[in-house]
Amino acid sequence: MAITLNDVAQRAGVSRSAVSRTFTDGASVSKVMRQKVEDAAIELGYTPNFLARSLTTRSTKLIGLVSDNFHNPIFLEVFDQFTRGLQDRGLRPLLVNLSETYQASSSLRMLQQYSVDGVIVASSTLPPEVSEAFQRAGIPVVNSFGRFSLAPKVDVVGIDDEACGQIAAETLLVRGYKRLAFLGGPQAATSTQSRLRGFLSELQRAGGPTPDITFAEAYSFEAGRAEMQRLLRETTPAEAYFCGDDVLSIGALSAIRDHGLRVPEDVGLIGVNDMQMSGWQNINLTTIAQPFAEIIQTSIDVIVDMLQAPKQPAQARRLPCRLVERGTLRARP
Amino acid sequence: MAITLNDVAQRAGVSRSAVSRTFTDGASVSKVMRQKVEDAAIELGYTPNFLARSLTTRSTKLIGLVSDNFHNPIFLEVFDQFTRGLQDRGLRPLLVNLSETYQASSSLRMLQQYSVDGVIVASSTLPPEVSEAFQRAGIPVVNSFGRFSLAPKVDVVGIDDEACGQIAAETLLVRGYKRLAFLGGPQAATSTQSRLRGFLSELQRAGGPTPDITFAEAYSFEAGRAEMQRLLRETTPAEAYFCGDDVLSIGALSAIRDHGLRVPEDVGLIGVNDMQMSGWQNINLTTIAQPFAEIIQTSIDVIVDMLQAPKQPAQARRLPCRLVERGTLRARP
DNA sequence: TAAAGCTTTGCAACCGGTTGCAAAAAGTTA
DNA sequence: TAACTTTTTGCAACCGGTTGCAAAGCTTTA
Repeated sequence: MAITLNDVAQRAGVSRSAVSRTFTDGASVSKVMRQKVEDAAIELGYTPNFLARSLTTRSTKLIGLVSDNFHNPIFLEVFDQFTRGLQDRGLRPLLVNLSETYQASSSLRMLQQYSVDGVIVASSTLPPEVSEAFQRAGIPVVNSFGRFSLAPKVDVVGIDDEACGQIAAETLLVRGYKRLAFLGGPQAATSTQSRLRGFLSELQRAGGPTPDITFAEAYSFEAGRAEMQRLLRETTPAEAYFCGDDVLSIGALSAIRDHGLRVPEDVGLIGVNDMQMSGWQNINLTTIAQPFAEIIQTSIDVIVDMLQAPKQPAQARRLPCRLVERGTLRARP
Repeated sequence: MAITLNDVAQRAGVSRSAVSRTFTDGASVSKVMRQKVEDAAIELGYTPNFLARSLTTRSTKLIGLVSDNFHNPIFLEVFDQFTRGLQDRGLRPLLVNLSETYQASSSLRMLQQYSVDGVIVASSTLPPEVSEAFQRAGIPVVNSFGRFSLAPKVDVVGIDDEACGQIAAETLLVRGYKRLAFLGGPQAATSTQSRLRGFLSELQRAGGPTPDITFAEAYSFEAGRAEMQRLLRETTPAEAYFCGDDVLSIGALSAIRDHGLRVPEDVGLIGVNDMQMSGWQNINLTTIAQPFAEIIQTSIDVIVDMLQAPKQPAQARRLPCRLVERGTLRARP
């Protein structure tokens, strides 16, 4: 069915090697040879088979893109940028959706079978062991949106979650908020833990108040809404909440408004992420932006570097967050 | 570096074929042979190379998942379900993000080079030529969310956009709305055209009013908001709008509220899609649900069937939509 | 126990490419 | 024009598997 290198060689009346060489950059082919081969190839509509080639070159240009965050709207933007970035560099994303029914261990075996050149684990919730398993199998791996560590086993690119908590604390203090609260994502999530740590340490440093602390079940609208409903029912609301992430904030926001309170007049709210939706005028969420584009670009750069020169010591990169002021916190006095 | 079938054969003291056969279902291997090989394989940590195998079996289990809808939040749900569904059947999604910089034609060549077993074009906006190009190249292809046609060249799975327009018309009429308007997606989008056709024909059939007709620039929040702002500035608002899709509706909704009008008291609104976000309590959009799960499941079934028995005549499948009543239309009188 | 039938195994060719090596061709220099 | 370089080319082995075929091994039957 498909046209192979043999067909082209025969048509052009040359050896198989000659055909192979015209389609390999840097190989030695004379002008007239190349012309003959290219003519035959065009006539037959030949395209080299990448997978057959990969057998000898040991490079498939396949990158496993592994994630379990298919429910947080921000990840559509993440996948968009990852796929474009990889495509721009001639790499192909093999998408893996981890879930209860599809475990990390099967994904490792699968990606090994497909000889991927590298793996990007894009998740803020998967434990570091997932990335480490790929590394132990000898596959270059980078963990995007992972937890910072001083001595990481695998390369990590993410934000400085503690700094993020500090920014939240500063921002709330500077606006004169007194009764503060932390409404985190899942208590087990390392991102939540680090943000809380930064939040508390900055409050303490600045002589601020001790906040109330609670956690939502997930980084999701429903979880944020449910937890805020519980808080409004069982406690007197704080003046301002630092929420785990944007989608959770939006859930909390809906609960606050349903409860008859105004934002930002009665209650203030600040999230983390700055997804597109947070800028929509009917949401208009004040938030701390993650530099998604830079995180993704850096992750791709890191993996590309590893393909060329493996075995650098692993490194954790922390990229800075920044405050995005919108309408869910009152202005500074 | 990696363990190959040769290594295992040597270790187990058997032929290469024997090893190959123990890892091919349906091949003839004796119990003791299988045991020997499996022991050696485990000792060495061997996994067969799928790509090498694909050379002779002519099946890579790779499916190109081609889309250009990386901005509509609904597509995160779509990708989630597609990747899970494919994984469940042992297929691997090779994700392709079409954009200005990455054209359909290069994606065709690329997917050919990777010998994908099939392609799913998941897009409501790409022209049918994109899918047809894959078909001409001899690659099994199905177009999900594509336009219905009585004599389609490629298999299509989608909703009945005309019926969708009819449902919208019925729904609005039954609630006693008199001054109606259609606020579509891009005028060139076939989905918008068909929905409009169904909307108009049902209004006419039922002796309803003739609606105002305008189009937003895209299926997006910004476009929906901008167009609705223009309408509110330049026209007297209709009593109810049938909007191109949910994200566009949400944009329109924000413009209406900013303009000081109440929904549904002053203005009614009905969308299409029923994405998760539309059910959030702070949005609570009345909409016409697309059966995403069924469309995706059917698309996968179709492609799987084609892998086994190619060359059935192409067929367009229309799956039914259904009304989801929430808070942006007034109750029936 | 020999003949017949079935199962298991290894050989060797093949899938569609790449590449080291040596021979052939072309280009330089004297 | 001969001797020497350099470039181009084809041969053959290889990448990591699969598979048709025939020989070998094992059962069954007479």
